[in-house]
Amino acid sequence: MLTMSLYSGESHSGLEGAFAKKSDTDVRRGVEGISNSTLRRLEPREHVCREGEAKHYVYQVENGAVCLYRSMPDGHRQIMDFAYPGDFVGLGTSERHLLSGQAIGPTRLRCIPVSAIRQLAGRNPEFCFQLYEALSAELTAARDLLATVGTRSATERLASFLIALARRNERGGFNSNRIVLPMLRSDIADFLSLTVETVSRTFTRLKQRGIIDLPQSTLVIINDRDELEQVAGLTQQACA
Amino acid sequence: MLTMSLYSGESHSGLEGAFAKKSDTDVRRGVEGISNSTLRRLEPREHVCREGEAKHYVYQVENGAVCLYRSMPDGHRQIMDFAYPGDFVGLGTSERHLLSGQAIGPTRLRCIPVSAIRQLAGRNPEFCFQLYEALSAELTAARDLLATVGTRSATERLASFLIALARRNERGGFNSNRIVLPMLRSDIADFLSLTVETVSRTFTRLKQRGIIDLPQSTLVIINDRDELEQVAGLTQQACA
DNA sequence: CGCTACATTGAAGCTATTCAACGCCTGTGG
DNA sequence: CCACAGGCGTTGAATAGCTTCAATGTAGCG
Repeated sequence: MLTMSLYSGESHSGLEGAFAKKSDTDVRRGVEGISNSTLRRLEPREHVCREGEAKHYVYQVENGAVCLYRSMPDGHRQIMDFAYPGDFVGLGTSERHLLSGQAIGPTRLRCIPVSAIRQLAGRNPEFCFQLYEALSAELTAARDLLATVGTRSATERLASFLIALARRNERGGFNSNRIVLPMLRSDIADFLSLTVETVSRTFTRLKQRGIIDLPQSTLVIINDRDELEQVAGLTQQACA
Repeated sequence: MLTMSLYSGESHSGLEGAFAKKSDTDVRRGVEGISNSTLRRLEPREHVCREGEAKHYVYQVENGAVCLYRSMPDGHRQIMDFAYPGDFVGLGTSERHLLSGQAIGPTRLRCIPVSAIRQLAGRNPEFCFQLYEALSAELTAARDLLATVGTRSATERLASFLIALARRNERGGFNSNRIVLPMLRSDIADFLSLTVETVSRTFTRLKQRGIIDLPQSTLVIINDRDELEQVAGLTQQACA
C-alpha cells in the first residue's frame, strides 16, 4: 500500500522538515531488498562525495551525520541539509552529484549502486513511489530552509534551528530540551546563511535572555521552550 | 527506457535550474495518458491554491505563469518558484498544498486528480519514475535559489535572475537578449528575498552601467551578456 | 606546557531595509 | 479632450542589522 501520509498535518514550523521527518520514509525498508550494497566508514570532515563528480552510488547514513552543501565560486558555501541516520545522500536523477557531502563526525554509510536503484525502481512501482516520497521530503526541507533564510532575522533563524533539533529529539524519544550540536559553528552559519560571528553572538544573546543555557559549545539546554518558539517567529497568532 | 539524463551536465549557473530545465521532463508525455483531467482558467492574481488546503488536484500550466510561495506569520512571503507552461504545481506526497499558487497573468491550467496520479504511479513504474524526475528538477531549482539567496548580494541575485530568464528564452528558441518580465517588482523581490526598492535600485544601477536597457518596466534588454554573467558572480575563474 | 583549532567578543563599516515622497502610466468620468 | 485616481515603479535619506577584521578566550592533544 502506498502511504501518501507523510507531511499529512502541515507543519509550517520553520525548519522542522529539514530535520525531523525525512528518516521516517518507507524507503528504508525498500532498500533492504538491495543485496549488493557495501559499507563505508568516514573520518570527521571526510568527504562522501564532491559536487560535479559522477554519481556511482547513493548513500544511506547508518550512523553519524553528513552535511550536504554547494560551493560558490567565491569560496562561500551553502549547506543545504544535514543527513542523519536513515537519510539518503545523492537521490535524484542527475548523473552527477549536485552537492558535496562531508561527514560531520565519524560516520558509517551504506553504499547503493545507482544501477541497482534504477533497476529496482523500474521493476517495482512501490519502491519507485517510495523514492518519490523521499525526494518529496527533501524538497520540503529545502523549501523550509529557503523560507527561513529568505525572510527571517539571525535570531529567528537560530531559534528555528534549535527548535527543529528539539523536535527531532522528541521524535527519537530523547530529551527535547537537551540538544547536542555535532556540527561546528561554521556549519550552522553556512546552513543559516550567517557568519560564524553572528551565530556566536546570537547564541550569547539567547543565553543572556535566559532562554537557553550553553554549558559547552556543543550542548544547548532549552530553558524556555515557549519563549524560544516566540523568538523563532513561528507563532501563528499574527495570522488573521 | 528511463532517461536519467536530465541535468547530466552540471550547470552551477545560479538560478538556471529554477527556470529552464523543468519543463523538459518526460512527465508531460506520461500525463497525456490521464483521461479525466479538466481545464481551469485563471485571471491575473487569482489563486490556484492556498497552502494548507487539501490537495485534490495537481495542476499543469498550459499557458501563462504561476508563482508558488509560502506566507510567513509576519506577512512576508517567499516565492519558491515560477511555474511556466509544462511545469507542474502541487507535486509531492503531501495530502495538503504546502505552497500557495497565484497566477501572474491570465493563465490556463490542466487539473489532474491526485487519485489518478496515484493510481497511474502504482501501476506504471515508468510514469512513477518520471514523477521522480520532475520532483528532482524541482528540488534542484529550490536548491539553486537557496544558494543564490543565501550567499549572493542584491546585484548578483538580480543578475542571476536575468541570466536564468535569458537562458530560458534561448531554450525556447527566442531572443535571449530581450526579456519580458511578466511578474511585478514585488514578485521579483519576494523571489530573490529583497525589497521592491532594492530590486528597483539594482535595475537602475545595471542600466546606468550600460549592462542592460529598461525601455519599459516589463522589458529588459541585455546589452552586455558577458558583463552580466560577471556581475552575477558565476564566473568560475576564481575556482582553484 | 604550549600548540592548534574552534569559539567568543569588540569596533568599524557597509549593504539592504525602512519610511516617505515623487513619477509614470492607464483607465475612467466629467 | 482633459482631469483625476489608483496601481506600480523609482528615488532619497536615515536607520538597522549583519559582516568584516582584529583580538582574545578556551578546550583538547601532542
